[in-house]
Amino acid sequence: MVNNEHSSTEARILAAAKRVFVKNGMAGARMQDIADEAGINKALLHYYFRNKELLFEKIFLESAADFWPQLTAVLESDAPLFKKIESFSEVYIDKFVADPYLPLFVLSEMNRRPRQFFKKMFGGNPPNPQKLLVQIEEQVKAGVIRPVDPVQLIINMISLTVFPFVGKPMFMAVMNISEADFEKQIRVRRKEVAHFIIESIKK
Amino acid sequence: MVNNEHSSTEARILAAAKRVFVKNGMAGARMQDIADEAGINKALLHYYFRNKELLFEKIFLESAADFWPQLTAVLESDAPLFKKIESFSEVYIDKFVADPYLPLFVLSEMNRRPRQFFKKMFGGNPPNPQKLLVQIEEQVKAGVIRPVDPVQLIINMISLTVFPFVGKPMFMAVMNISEADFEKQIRVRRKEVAHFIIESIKK
DNA sequence: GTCTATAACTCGATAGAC
DNA sequence: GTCTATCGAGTTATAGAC
Repeated sequence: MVNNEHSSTEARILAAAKRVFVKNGMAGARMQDIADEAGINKALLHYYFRNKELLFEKIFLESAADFWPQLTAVLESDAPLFKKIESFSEVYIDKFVADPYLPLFVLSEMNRRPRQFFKKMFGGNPPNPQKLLVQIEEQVKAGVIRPVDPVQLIINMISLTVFPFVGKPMFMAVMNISEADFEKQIRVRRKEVAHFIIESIKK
Repeated sequence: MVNNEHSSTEARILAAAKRVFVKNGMAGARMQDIADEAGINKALLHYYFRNKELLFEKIFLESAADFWPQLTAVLESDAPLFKKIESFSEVYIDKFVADPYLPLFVLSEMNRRPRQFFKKMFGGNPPNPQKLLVQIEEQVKAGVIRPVDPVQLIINMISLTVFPFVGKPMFMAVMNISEADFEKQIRVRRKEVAHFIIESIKK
């Protein structure tokens, strides 16, 4: 029911703005496009959201808001390391399957204005991987996994889950695979990423 | 000598344009910014490069041009698989250490207009991983590495090498590391990425 | 709340002097 | 080759009727 002509005007604007911003970025998006996409006129956009900047922020924060609590839950959980690596990649991949354009959108804004990004997104309180870092060190000491730099391992975990979404056109072109095949590959990755990591670090 | 006030005007424009485009993307960059960055005025920009689009293309193609031959050389070489994985990650990381903002720039443009991107960048002739794909399959059959999907393995190789550059602000904020520490991590990765991959797939 | 019309502004591009 | 000045298209934002 959300996001069709029966939704409230405000909800339709937000849905339309999300599509347009996420496709074109802040600078590339035009208010006219958003209005057309929502089936209304520009004036009404300004009636609901004073200006483009405020609308952008709203979309931006909303798109990611539901993700951070999930990620934090994984990072803070008491699950054993291998299980945690599985949950980690599944949470990421599930989010981006639902919002495939979000990663590039976030990366672009984060790189353009890192300060403002982190302030607006987290208010100085980003997800904290401390517990996971310690857990990795412990498992190295306990001899369960080979000696690895915990920071490098976390960078690897994030890279393997996020990058395929931003590199999609490259993978499709270079490996000559269709959209459907790519989505199949992503579904496989949901489980296989953790397997790939664990195979690398287990003793 | 390149890129200071003693360089030729044309060279200074190109260097300035690169910085501005790469930071803000095509849509976000303004000719005024480029002129300021180059220490000249807008009119002169148009004197050297007829318009923004042509200037953008010039930067775009030039930035990546030296990379593809190197990558192709690795992909087509007769080196054994493990050696090839090492060369692969080293070629990527060396390029992006030299041009740290290039990955996000390329990913943004590639996602916004995939067709035009590949046409302009390669003229329909992108780097071909076929030989590497076959090589991976052979090593699986030969029992040198565990059974892996060759496509997934290549996605992993690229993800692990490229993503840290686009995720840099996130890693710095979340792991609470400085710019200098991040660069140290990247230098470590140059060797460790291949090690991480090989540990995962070797029997 | 929603619309039409238009003001105000940004930015790429050009004219023309030096 | 380089500059100042300005035009004109495209966009954000507002005024005001309904």
